[in-house]
Amino acid sequence: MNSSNTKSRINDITCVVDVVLLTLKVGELHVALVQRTNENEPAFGLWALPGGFIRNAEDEDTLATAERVLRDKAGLQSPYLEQLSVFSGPARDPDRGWTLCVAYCALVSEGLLNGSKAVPLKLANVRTLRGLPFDHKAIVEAAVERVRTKSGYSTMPAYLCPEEFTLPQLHAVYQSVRGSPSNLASFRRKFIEMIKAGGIEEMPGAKQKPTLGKPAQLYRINPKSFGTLITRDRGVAG
Amino acid sequence: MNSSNTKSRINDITCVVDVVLLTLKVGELHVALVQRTNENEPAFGLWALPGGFIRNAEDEDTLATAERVLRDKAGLQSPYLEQLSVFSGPARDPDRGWTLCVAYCALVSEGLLNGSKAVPLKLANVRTLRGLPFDHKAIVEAAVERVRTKSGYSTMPAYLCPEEFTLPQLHAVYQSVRGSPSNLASFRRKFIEMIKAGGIEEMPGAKQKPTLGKPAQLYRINPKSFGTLITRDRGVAG
DNA sequence: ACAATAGTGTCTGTTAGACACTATGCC
DNA sequence: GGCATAGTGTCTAACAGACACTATTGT
Repeated sequence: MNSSNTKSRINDITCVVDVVLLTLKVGELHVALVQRTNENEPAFGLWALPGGFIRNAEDEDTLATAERVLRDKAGLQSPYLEQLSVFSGPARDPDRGWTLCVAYCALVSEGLLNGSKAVPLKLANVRTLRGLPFDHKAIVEAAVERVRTKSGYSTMPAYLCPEEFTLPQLHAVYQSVRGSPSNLASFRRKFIEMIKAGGIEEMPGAKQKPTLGKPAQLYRINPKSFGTLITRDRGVAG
Repeated sequence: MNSSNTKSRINDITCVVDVVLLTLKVGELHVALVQRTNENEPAFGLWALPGGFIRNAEDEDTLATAERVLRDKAGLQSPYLEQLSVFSGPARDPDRGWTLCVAYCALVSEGLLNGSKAVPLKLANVRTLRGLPFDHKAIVEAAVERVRTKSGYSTMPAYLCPEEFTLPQLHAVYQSVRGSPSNLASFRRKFIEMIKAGGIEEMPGAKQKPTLGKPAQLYRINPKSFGTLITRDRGVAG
C-alpha cells in the first residue's frame, strides 16, 4: 500500500477543472470569462475560463470542483452542469508543462448571470471569440458543439431560459442555439413530447406577465429531471 | 512560476486511464478484462479493466496513455478509441484514496482480439458482469450506453466489424448492439446515407468469400472518416 | 433445378414542415 | 373593434417499417 502510494506519486499530474459557462444574450451564445488576477500564474491579466485546481482534501469529485469554481469565480450555482471532456498534454500550458484539465459545461439564464454581480465577469460572443489563453478556445468550441448537438434531442437548452418560461421563448432559445430558424408548430409537438417525457412541466394557471398580445402559458423544467432526453424511435438502426 | 509550480504540486492527484475494450461475441457485447498481477497494488488477482498511470514524461496526452495501455495490457492497437468520461473521488479506490480516472472506450472486431494472444484476456458479457473492482462496472456501463446511443446516428458500431464487412453483417452488428431486431430494408437506406456521408466506402468488385447463397458486396470504414455522423434533419428543434 | 442469401420495388402509416385559422389578452 | 401574439387544425411531402419480389451464387 505505502509502496504503491509512493509509486503513484512519481508521475503526479497538475489537475485543473475549467468551466465553460454559457448564456444567451441578444439571441446569441456567450461565454463568461474571468480576468486572471494572480501575477504568479500563467496568462496573468488575460480573460479566460473560470477554473481552479482540484483540491482532493476538499472536493468530493471533479463535479464538486466545478461547483466550487463557479461559486468562487462566478458567484453562482448553475442549474445545469455537465462534464465535457478532458484536455491534456505538455503543450496546452507551456508555463506549467504537462497538465490535465477536466472541462465542464454550465448553462444559465442571462438573468441569473446578471444577478451575481459579486464577481466581474465578461460575456464574450462565442462566434467572435479571440485572445483566450491556453486551449480555452477549443474548450469553448467543444461546449458549444455539445449544446448544439444536444439541442437536437434533449431539453438541455431550456436551462438557458429563466426559471419560468413560455413555449415561444423556448422556441426562440432553440433557434438561437442552433443558429437557424425553425418551425413553431413542429416545435410545439416536440414540446408536448418533452412534457410527456417528464422534462418540462406546466405551471397550472400561471400565465405570462402582461404583454403585447395574448399572454402565454408558463412552464418550468421538471425539477426531478436533468436534461431529459426525448427518445426518438427512428434512427440509423433501421 | 516556480512558486506556482510548487503550489500546484500541493494537491497532486493520482491519475489513471482505464480502457473499456468492447467486442461482439456470439451476438453480444463483451468487455475485455485483464488480471491484476501486482500484489502491491489494490484488487490484486481480480479481473479488471486494463488501465495504467498517466506518465507525463512519456505520454503526449491521455489518448496516448490509452493507446499505451492497450498496447501493453491487451497487445493491440484499436481502430476506434474515444474518450468517455472522468470518474473521480476518494471512494472509488479505497486503498489509494482520491483518484482521477479518465475512461476510454475502444471497439475492435473479435478477430483482432483473438489475433493478439500475447496477453491473457478474459471476455466478459456486459449483460452479466460481476466481480469487478473499484467502479469499473459503472465505467463499463457508461461505455455500453455510449455505444448504444451512438449506434442511433453514427457509423461507430462498424468498428466492431472486421476490416471488410458486408451490409447484412453490419446490420447484424447494429441489432446486437441495440439488443433488438430491426428492419433490413430501412437499414439499407441508412447504409446508403453512411456511404454518401463518407463514413463507409464500397470496395469495388470485392465480394464476400464463397458462402451459402449470393455473396454480398464488401465494404470498409472510410479511413479518412472517424465515426462519421449521419446528420438527421429532423429533431427537437422543430 | 433448388436452396440460400443478397438486394430491389412498392405500399402504408407516421411525422415534420407549412400555413391558414381561431383564441385571448391589451388598447 | 383593432392589434398583437398564443395556440389549433389540417394538408402535404418525406421517410421508416413491412413485405413481396427479383438477382446471384453454390451444390
